[in-house]
Formats: sequence, structure tokens, C-alpha cells
Amino acid sequence: MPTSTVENYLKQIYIDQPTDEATMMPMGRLASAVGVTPGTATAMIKTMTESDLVVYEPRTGVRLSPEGESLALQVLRRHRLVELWLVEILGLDWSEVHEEAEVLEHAISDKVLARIDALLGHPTVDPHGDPIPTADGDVVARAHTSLPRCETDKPLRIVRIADQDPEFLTYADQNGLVPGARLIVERRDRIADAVTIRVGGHDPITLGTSAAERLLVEPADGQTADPR
Amino acid sequence: MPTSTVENYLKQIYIDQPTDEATMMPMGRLASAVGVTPGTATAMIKTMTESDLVVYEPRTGVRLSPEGESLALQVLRRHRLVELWLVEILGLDWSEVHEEAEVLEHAISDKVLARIDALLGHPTVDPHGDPIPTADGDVVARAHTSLPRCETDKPLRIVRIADQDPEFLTYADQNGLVPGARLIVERRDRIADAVTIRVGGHDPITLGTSAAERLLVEPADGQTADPR
DNA sequence: TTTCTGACTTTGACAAGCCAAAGTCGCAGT
DNA sequence: ACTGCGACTTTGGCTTGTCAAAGTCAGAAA
Ligand SMILES: [Mn+2]
Ligand SMILES: [Mn+2]
Ligand SMILES: [Mn+2]
Ligand SMILES: [Mn+2]
Repeated sequence: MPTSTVENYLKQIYIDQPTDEATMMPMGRLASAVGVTPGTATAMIKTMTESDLVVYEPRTGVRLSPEGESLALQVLRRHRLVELWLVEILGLDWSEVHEEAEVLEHAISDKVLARIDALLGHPTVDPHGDPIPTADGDVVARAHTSLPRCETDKPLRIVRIADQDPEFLTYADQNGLVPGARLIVERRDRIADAVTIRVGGHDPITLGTSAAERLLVEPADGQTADPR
Repeated sequence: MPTSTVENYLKQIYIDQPTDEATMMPMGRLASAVGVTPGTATAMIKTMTESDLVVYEPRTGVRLSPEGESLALQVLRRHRLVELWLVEILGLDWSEVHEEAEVLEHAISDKVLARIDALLGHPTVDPHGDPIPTADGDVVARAHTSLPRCETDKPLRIVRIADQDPEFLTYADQNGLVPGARLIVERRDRIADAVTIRVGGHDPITLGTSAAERLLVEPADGQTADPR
């Protein structure tokens, strides 16, 4: 059984994988993701290599082994189910649940997790729209596009908010920018590096591209949204 | 903020206090309660003395300081609320919740605890009948007597089961020996060191004194039981 | 009063994590 | 090919929490 420290390293490596490529995560990036100095990360990764959780190439980076990935997915499943439980059952704000889940993800047993999963009706996405891995490690991620890459005047639906920062999440919530919300891109301004959108009944709002990139959307067509 | 190790030491010292006396817990007993060797306990208690959590007298024992007691009560509150949540909301068996709570008691934030408390309707006792300390550290324990010390043929009600062993708890549950259950002592046999009781609709059962001592009861009079 | 014994404390060692700072490596730019 | 620099690794040291084994003490037994 891995320690919670090891679980955190595994999770961060998993999350960093941008595509499904067998690409390596640089040690510096891992260190800052986990919140330790580079030397600490190097030492840790070496011992994790001993236990076959990762593949490490000095001066290149680190990648999960199959066993490592499987463990990472279990941690991620706990994290996201806990987040959803905190929001749906206990009524916490979606901006604050990430920090709480960061602790609880290491303390929830399989049995308790299974009960929470059932209580929530075997959900597939967490409050931020992130997919919840299944108990046997499958991730069914919905296809999505980054908002600034979308055409204007097409109906879109928010799939996911790719940012855990409480301030950003609070702002998003106040503007109706939650998973399932429908919106259209009204204008895209290359020079101002901004995007103007209109959400549901709200007034139009303008976001800088870097903020808009955190909003992942899908085409909404004429169909009804099925949120969560 | 104390580590979870420190929280465990504090909790064990608190639980050991038999009466409300300012008596000392011997180091050997503490060590085995926490599950470490005596040398480890001595070292730990010394550092806890530095932080004014305990009062330590070499070769005599250890006792909680006021600050230590306050922290211990917070841990105990978390433990017992979590146990009740596991039983009442998630439907786990009362025989298995102690172990689960042993981990979760260190991972639950004040905010989450407050929500769970509200969800449960601000309960006063846990699934085993142990009192749940209030948020500001009051413990309202109901008066009780150990079963073997009771008169025969008087109506009694179980207040508390003072044992966390899953086997014992499963046995108790199967025989209707749960908090709130009514029973009478049919016979007390000094020589056989046993007590025969009759619970609700069940057949009479005979318990050895040492097992019966784990059952804490109160007089039931004619009044209706108000369980929990 | 002296001795023995079991409970306790001390000592030395170890594992997991961590940091700071010194050392090394590879590659971008010349 | 050479030099620098930033990213990475190594080294030495620290903290927390633990055990095993050796040393000490107080009270029971003689
Ligand atoms: Mn999160
Ligand atoms: Mn999330
Ligand atoms: Mn318990
Ligand atoms: Mn209990």
C-alpha cells in the first residue's frame, strides 16, 4: 500500500499527461506540482522506480508504469468522488472542495468509497466536469474543445472547468460558467487577446484568452443538455 | 496543529481516564494502547510535554494538560461523529466503523464535520452509545452501571457497549444487545462467574462476567426508551 | 535491610520525507 | 568546437516516528 506522499506523486504525474502519449514529465515540473524542491522529487522518484511505479530517465523525466497508472487512477477516483460528495450531499461550495478532497482522498477505504459512489448514483463526472475513473480504472472523457478555439455564434455547452483555483471557480459560478451551461461565442478579438461570450440568461462577458482556455466546451446542437 | 500521531496519543490518554480523577496513566499502558514500544511512548510524551499537551512524571505516568484534553475531545468528537455517519448514512455495520473512523478522524476538517453533525441532527451518542463531545468540549455522559453489578429482575436499558472488538459487537448485535435495548438480569451466579439475561423478545442468554461488564445499563423504570 | 524483578528510560539505529547548497550535464548560442 | 546557463542530480543534514537492547529504578519479597 503506497503512502499518501507516493499517492500524491502518482496523481500529479498522471494529471500532467497532456495527451495519451507515452511522454515524460520533466522533474522540475513534477517537483513544483507536488510542492517540493527538485532534489526531493529526484530522491522520491528513485525509490518509486524501485517499486516499479514509474519509469525514470535521468535528465529526461518520469512516466507512470502500468501499475503506477492504475494506482493513480484509484486516487483520482477517490478525489473526484469525494469532491462530488462534498458538493452534492454536504453542500460545500465547488470552489472549496478541492482542498478538502486533497486530504480525504488518502483516508477513504474502498468500502466507504463504494457506498459514496452508490449514494451519488454512480456519477461519471465531478463538480468541475472532470471524469471520474471507474472502479476498474477506465476513464471515459467526453470530447471537448478549448473555448478560444471555437467558432463564433455556434451553440456550445460547458463540459469542464480546467482550473481548481477557488477565486476563478467563484468567478465562474457567479457568471453561470458551470458544467452543462450553454453559451455562444459572440466575438473573438485576436488583438485584444480576448473572447466575448454570452451564457444562458446572463449579460455578455469578456474573458482574456488565458482564462477562456480553462473553459472546455462541446457543440450543443439543438439537443437537450444532459448535465452530469 | 498536532500530527495524527499526537492526536492518537492524546485520545488514548483521554479514554483511559477511568473516573474524572486527575490520576496518571502509566507509560506501559499508554504504549500498548497506542501500539508502540514503551521506549517510543516515553520519547513521544517528552516532546508532547514540550508543547504543554501533557504533564509527565517519570516512572509514574502521564496526564493531559487542559490544552491536551481540549484537543483530545475534538479528536473524539470527530471519531464518534464519523462512526455514526458511517452507520446511519452509509449503512456500514457498527462492528466495522471503529477502524474506519480511526483513519478518518484525522482527515475531516471542521467545516465538513459541522455539515455531518447537522446531517445527523446534532446527535449526542455514537453507535456504541459513547457520548459525542460537543463542539466546545462538553461531554454529557449518561449515568450507567456495569451489568454484573445490577439487581436481578429489575427492568434495565442498555446505555453503552464498552468494547470496540468487531467479533464482540457482531455477537452483541445478533443477540439484540444494542444501545436502547431493554433487558432484565434473570440470574447472577457467583460461582460460575456468569450472568443470565433476557433481552426484549429473545431467549435468555448467559454471559461470563467479563463480557457482561462491557454492557453498561441504566434503570429502565416504566418510561419509554428514547434510544440515541 | 538487602535483593530481585518488572516497569520504565536511555541509547543507538533506522526509514520516510524533506531542504539547501554544491556539483554536473546538455544544449543553445557563438 | 567552446562557453554559459538553466535544469537536474548529489550530498549532507534535519525532523518525526519507530524498534531493539542495554541500563536504571522503586517497590515487593525475603
Ligand atoms: Mn480537485
Ligand atoms: Mn475536481
Ligand atoms: Mn471507535
Ligand atoms: Mn464508538
